[in-house]
Amino acid sequence: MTHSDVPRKRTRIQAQNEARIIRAAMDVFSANGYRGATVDQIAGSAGMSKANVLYYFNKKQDIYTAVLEQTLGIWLDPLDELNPDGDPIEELWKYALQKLRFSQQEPLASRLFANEILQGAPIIRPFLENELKNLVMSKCQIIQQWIDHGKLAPVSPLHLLFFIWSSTQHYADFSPQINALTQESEDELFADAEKTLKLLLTRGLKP
Amino acid sequence: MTHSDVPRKRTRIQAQNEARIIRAAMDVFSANGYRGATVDQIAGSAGMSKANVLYYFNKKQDIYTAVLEQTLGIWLDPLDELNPDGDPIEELWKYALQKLRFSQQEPLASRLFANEILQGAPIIRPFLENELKNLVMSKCQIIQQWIDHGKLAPVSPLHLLFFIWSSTQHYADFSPQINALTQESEDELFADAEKTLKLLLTRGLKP
DNA sequence: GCAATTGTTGACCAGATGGTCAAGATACGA
DNA sequence: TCGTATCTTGACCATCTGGTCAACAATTGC
Repeated sequence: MTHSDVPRKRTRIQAQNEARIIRAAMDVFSANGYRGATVDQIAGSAGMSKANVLYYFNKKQDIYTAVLEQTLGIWLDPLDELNPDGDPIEELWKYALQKLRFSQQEPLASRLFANEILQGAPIIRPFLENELKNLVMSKCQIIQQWIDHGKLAPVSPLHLLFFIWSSTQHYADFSPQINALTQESEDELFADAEKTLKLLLTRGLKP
Repeated sequence: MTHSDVPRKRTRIQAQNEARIIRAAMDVFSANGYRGATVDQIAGSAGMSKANVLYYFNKKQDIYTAVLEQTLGIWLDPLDELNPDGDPIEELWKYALQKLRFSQQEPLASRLFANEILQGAPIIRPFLENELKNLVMSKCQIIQQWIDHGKLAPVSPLHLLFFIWSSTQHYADFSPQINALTQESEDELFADAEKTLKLLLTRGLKP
């Protein structure tokens, strides 16, 4: 340590390996939950030794936190786009459709969240109580105004969001059950889901 | 072993302790998932020694299976009551309401299932593929007939069931998230959920 | 009352798992 | 090229956890 003890800059190898570990950890955590995942599995899936994984992330929980944080943004972004000046039903359907697409394209992220919340949200509780809550409250005001202006059926805005979240995430989180009950291909499945959800939402929300 | 080696009958103590263990195991498994639960926790929660728990259930997995099996029936019963001769929307709403009530009154059972399915449904897959699938298929036919007779909006029956399941179970499975986003009392919460869900379903399904 | 069966548990074992460490391999700046 | 900082890993350790067992307690049928 000749010139400084400022935080040393991130090596290319560092960035590369941390990304590899996080990608592998997403697979393992989303499939097995926090307790069910082992550092050895993550290392194997990332193609390196357990000791090396723990060289980049000191503790197992640090890996878990990193994986969660990396996907938190994806949660907020689509909701943030809800446009108060657009057509209410169109805006809400656009949001629901985005969530449904997300369930199809990123099922691992959805299952990671589901696992975390089922275990009581020990890590992301602050996120839920702050960032998410603030965003949700502001968006609920928009929805409430739509209702007050007679542009939307008089639903509870918060529970409307719950309905959108649950019915879309269901396709990622409960896929084993869904696959046991249908022979549709994945594309057909999501096409039918989209059609039915659109019908329920657009008709149900009409003022 | 003097007279027989037929299966000896269940003692009163046996039945009593097995029930106590299953009740405790429901708490522990639903809160921590299969891997996250320990036999010691279950024993502690049941007020007996780990060795004694394993005297009644030879393996940890046997406890888990017993807990699951005991609650499988609850899954089928309400759906089975769907009456083809009743008013379609009324029948479907009655079913949804029953599921919502179940989420409020038996959240542990709901979370137990969610955990099991998130882990790939290793134990209850046969149940999903047989009992549940048969019942669902027969009920989907009823719904399809309602649609064919113009008594219901043209939704996909299977996906309609998915929506009912997801939006009601959500209140049990994601309660940490829900509690982070609202200050409502539990009763208010479920009253609002009921109102919003009823509005969306009854309006959305009108032909 | 008294065997025989059933119930109960502390002590113990084996394997899994998170985490450490020292020692060697590799990359990188001067 | 050389020296330093970074990277990598096998070996190891402590703890946790599912499961066993022998010994003792309680119950029950006769």
